[in-house]
Amino acid sequence: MGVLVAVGRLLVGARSLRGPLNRVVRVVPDVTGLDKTFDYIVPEEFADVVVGSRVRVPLHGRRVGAWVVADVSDAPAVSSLKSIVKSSGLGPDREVLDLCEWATWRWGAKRLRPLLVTASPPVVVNRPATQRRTKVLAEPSSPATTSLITDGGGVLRLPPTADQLPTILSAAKHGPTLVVCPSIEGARALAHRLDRAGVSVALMPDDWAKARGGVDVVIGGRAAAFAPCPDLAVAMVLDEHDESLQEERSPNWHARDVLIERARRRGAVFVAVSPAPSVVVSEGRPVVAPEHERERAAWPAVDVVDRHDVEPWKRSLVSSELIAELHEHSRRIVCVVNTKGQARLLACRSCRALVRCEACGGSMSEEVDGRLDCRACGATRPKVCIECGSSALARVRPGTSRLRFELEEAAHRPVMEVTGATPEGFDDRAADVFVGTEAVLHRVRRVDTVAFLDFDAELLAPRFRANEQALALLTRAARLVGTRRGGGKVIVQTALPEHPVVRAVAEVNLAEFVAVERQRRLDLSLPPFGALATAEGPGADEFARLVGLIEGVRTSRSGDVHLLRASDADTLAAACAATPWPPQAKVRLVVDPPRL
DNA sequence: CGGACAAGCTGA
DNA sequence: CAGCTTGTCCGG
Repeated sequence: MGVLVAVGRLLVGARSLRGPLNRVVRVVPDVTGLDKTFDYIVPEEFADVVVGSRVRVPLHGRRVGAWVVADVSDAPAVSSLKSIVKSSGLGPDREVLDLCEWATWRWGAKRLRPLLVTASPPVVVNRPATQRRTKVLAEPSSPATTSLITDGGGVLRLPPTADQLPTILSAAKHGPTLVVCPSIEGARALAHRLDRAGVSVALMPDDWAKARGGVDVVIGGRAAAFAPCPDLAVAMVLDEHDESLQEERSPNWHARDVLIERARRRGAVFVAVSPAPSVVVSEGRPVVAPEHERERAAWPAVDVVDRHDVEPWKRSLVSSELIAELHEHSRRIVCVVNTKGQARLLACRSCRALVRCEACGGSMSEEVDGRLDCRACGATRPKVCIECGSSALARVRPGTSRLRFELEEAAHRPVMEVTGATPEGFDDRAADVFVGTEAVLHRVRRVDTVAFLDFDAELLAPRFRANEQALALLTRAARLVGTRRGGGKVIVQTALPEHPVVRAVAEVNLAEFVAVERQRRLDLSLPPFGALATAEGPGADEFARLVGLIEGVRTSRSGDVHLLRASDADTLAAACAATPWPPQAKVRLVVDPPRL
C-alpha cells in the first residue's frame, strides 16, 4: 500500500511540472461537412462526461454540439486547448460508438457524424430512465424461436400472416432483446402489445432513456439497430426481406448487417425473421420453417394468370380472369401496376412501330392526354407516329390513370386511383376497387384480393435484386389479403408462369427460391458472394483508378458511374478506406447501392 | 459548416 | 480604391 501511494505521488509530481492535471477528450463536432476531430479539456465540473457523451464546445468563434469519442491520454498535439463549455447529456455508449465507427468504415463513409446522429437521443437525456426489468413469463411462446436461439441463432421463416409477437416474447426470455422493424408503425404496434403483455419495452427513438436504462425489449425502425441495449442478448430483425431496412441516404447502412455485426461483437444471438428471407441472410445460417402444409396454409391462394401465349401487343392488362374477380362485388380488390399516368409505352396501330423520341430515341410516355413526353430528354410532341404520321396509337403499357377507366368499365363499380401523392390517411372506404403503383399496398386496408397486372415488369426489372424485390411485393400482398382459408387471394398476371419467384409463392416453396437465387448470385459473384459499390462525381475517375490498384478489387465503368467489386464487403471496405480521396474533387461513393 | 481573409472584378 | 463577389482555408 505504502509503495502505491509513493508511486501515485511521484506521478502527480511529474504531471504538476507540466501544469495542472487536466482530462483531455477528443470530440466529433455536430457540424455537417466537417470531418475532423478536436481535443478539449474537460473541466472538473463536467466530471460526468465520458466517451459517448454529448457536449458543447467552442469552435472557431462559435459554440457547437459535439460527441466525445475518445479519452486522450497522450500529450496534446496543440498547446492551447480550449475547454468544454457544457455537458449536454448522454449519447451512444462505447459499444454503440464502436459500432458506428464500424458501420462508417463498412459503408465507405468519411464522416462519423451521420451515424452518431442516428445513435443519439432525439432530445437531451441526462440520466437513464430506471425501469424494472420484468421476468418475462408471458405466453404464448414460440418453440421454434426458443430452439433457434439456444442453438446460437439463425433465420426463422415465419409466414406472412403469422403473428410476430410470440417470436419476440420467446427471444426476450433469453435476455434483453433488440428488435428492428422495417416501419416505425409496425414497431409501435408491437411495442403496445408487448407492453400489454407485461414486458418492459422501449419504443425507439422516443424511449431512448428507457432503453439506456435497461428493458426487456428495445424496439424500433431501422435506426434502432444503433439503440442502447445494455446486456444485449438477442438482436432480432423482423421482415428481413424488406428494403426499408437499408438507409436510403449515404452511408447506406443495412440494419440487418449492423445487427449481425453487433451481435457478433458481444457474443449475442442474431435472429432474422421473414416470410421470405433473403439469400444474404440465409447463407451460412440455419433456417427454421414450419412444416410445409402449415406454412402453405398461412399464405393466401395465388392465381397465376398465364399470358405467355398471348401476343404482346394484344395483351390487355385486364384479363378475363381479372374481370371475373372484379365481378365478385363483395370482394375488395387492389390492382397494382408500376406505371403511372396514361401510358409508359405506346405503339402505332397502323405501322406497329414503337413510339420513340425523335431527339434521343427513347420510348415516349403519355402522362397527360394528348401529348407525348420523352422521359429521358424531356422532349414533347403531339400524339402522332413519327414513322407514318398516324394518330392511332395503342397503349402497350398503360398507366394507372388509364387503367382506372378500363377497370371501372370491366368491374361495373367505382375504381379509385391511389398514387404516392394520395394522402396517407385517405378514406379507403370510398371504394372497393383500387388501382395504383406499389404505394397502394401500403395505403389500403381490409383487402381480399391483390392483383399484379403486369408482374413481368417486376420480374424483368434490370436490377440484380429484382427477384427478391418482386418476391417482397408478393409477400406484402400476402400479408394484406390474409390466408387462403380466410379468402385471401393474390392474382399474378405474367408471361413467365414458371419463373422461380412466381413458383415460390404459388407452391409456397421459399427454400427452392433461395436455392435458385443463391446459384445465380454465385455464378455472377453478386452478394453474398461478392460486394459492390459505385463511385460518381468529378473525382471518381481518379478514385476508381486508385481503388482498382488494390489486390482483390475489380473496377469497371458504365457512363459516368464506376462500379467497384470485391469478393466480400470487408475487402471492399478496406480498399475504399485505404484509398486517398482525390483532393477537392468530389466523389460520391455508394457501398451496397440500393438500386443497382 | 460558416467565418475570415485574400484575390479578383466593377464603377466612378 | 471602396465595395462587392468568389474562392480557399481552417477550426483544438
